Amino acid sequence: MNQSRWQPISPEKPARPVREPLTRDRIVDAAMELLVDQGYEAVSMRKVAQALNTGPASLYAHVANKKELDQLLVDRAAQGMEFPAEPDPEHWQEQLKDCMRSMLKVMRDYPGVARAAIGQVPLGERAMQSTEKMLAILKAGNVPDQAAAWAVDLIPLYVTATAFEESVQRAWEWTEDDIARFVGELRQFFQSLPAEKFPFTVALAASMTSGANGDERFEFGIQVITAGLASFADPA
Amino acid sequence: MNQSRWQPISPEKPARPVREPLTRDRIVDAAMELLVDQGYEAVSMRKVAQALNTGPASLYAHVANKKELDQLLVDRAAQGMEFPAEPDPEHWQEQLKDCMRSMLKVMRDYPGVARAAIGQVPLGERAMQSTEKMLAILKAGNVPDQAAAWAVDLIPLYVTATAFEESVQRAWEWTEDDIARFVGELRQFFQSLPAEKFPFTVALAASMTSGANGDERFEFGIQVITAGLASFADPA
DNA sequence: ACCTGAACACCGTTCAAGT
DNA sequence: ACCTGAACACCGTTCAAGT
Repeated sequence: MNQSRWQPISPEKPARPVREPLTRDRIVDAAMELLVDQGYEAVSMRKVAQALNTGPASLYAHVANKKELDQLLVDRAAQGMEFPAEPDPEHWQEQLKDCMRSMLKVMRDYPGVARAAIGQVPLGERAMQSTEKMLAILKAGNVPDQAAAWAVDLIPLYVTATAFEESVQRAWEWTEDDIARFVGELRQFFQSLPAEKFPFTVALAASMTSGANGDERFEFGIQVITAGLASFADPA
Repeated sequence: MNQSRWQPISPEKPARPVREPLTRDRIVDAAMELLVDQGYEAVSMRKVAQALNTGPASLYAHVANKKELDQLLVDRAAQGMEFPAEPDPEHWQEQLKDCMRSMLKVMRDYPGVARAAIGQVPLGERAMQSTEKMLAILKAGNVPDQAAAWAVDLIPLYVTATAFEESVQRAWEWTEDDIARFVGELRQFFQSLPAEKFPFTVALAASMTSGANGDERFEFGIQVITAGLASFADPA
């Protein structure tokens, strides 16, 4: 002890800030909670700061800006992604579809994360693992290099756009009934168009408004993409 | 004349507001000019009002809200869309691709309009004509009703997402050199990954970063979609 | 009916000042 | 080094008041 004299344990500053210090992780935690509870619009620097009992300026010591926070949210969500087992040349198309389903599931688990992810190259560790896995599956299916490389760009684009579209509806806070009513009105609108100018739209009105919950449409989309990629595959 | 006495031509109010009255069209004109000149971020109710020499509140007599203004911008842009000639069963795949190219061209002509269009069902007159045309082409190609109906949902989703991604880069105001440098760094990043964990990513680094200008990637995407849809076609 | 100024409740980001 | 209050330059929307 370099100080022999007894002294009180600094009673002058008893109310030392007990708050645990800010960290990137705590900021992302708080942002993620806001995202899940209140949607993407609620994730502002100010609201995140408020949730952490501080001011918005304090965040900038740990996060460069809002855009970086968005990327961190996407990375965090990507942690939840699951991959199929070893690439199997016999079932590569189904495996690829499983990857896409897994991507959509993650985005649905964190509603609104698609809004942060769209137009963003996914470069986090987990996202890169997903890319690697899909490349492996595509090569197991004899898809040529260039097609496989572009496919792993096309696939997240499609899945993210799908999730984004869903999140827009969610942001409107529509109930099942609201959606059903909207779909009904949309069908009526299509059917009410002049049949001379819009014969196919009128005839296919029912088909165009079916699968509104999104699952069937998504399954159709991933089937189209998978079949399209299969057309690029070299003969085995 | 119901007033016989001569009188000055109301000299009390000589500075009668010469400004032509606000209309929806003038508002959309001004918004479109902002969009083209300065990108989507510049299209705010306040900036549009300022361009029209008035206050933001004045717009609300003609436009319900920002979301409606966004829709009007999309409708306006859609006017520029061109369609192929009569659906030809022999060339339906190429015709469908032409539709997609035309959609992307329109969105590129109005950079940023994709940001207003994403997650929006296109219901304007011109957009409906585009849908009708694509349905006609798909049916000429013997694509079943349900597949054709979902296809005309999938196609705008893909094209809009592509244009959106491009507009994000544009918003960053990158030059050709910036893009080239970014692509180079990205390739180096892929190549520098541990080959044990990311063998395919390392091997395909060059392919993954090629086609950065977007045209080749887009051509690949519309080929995948078209071929995928063709796999649904009934035998003729 | 149309337009307006002013206000309300928000944004992201910066910066000098504190500890 | 980290945190803070206050400010700056923005948003969309509403509303009472004007013409």
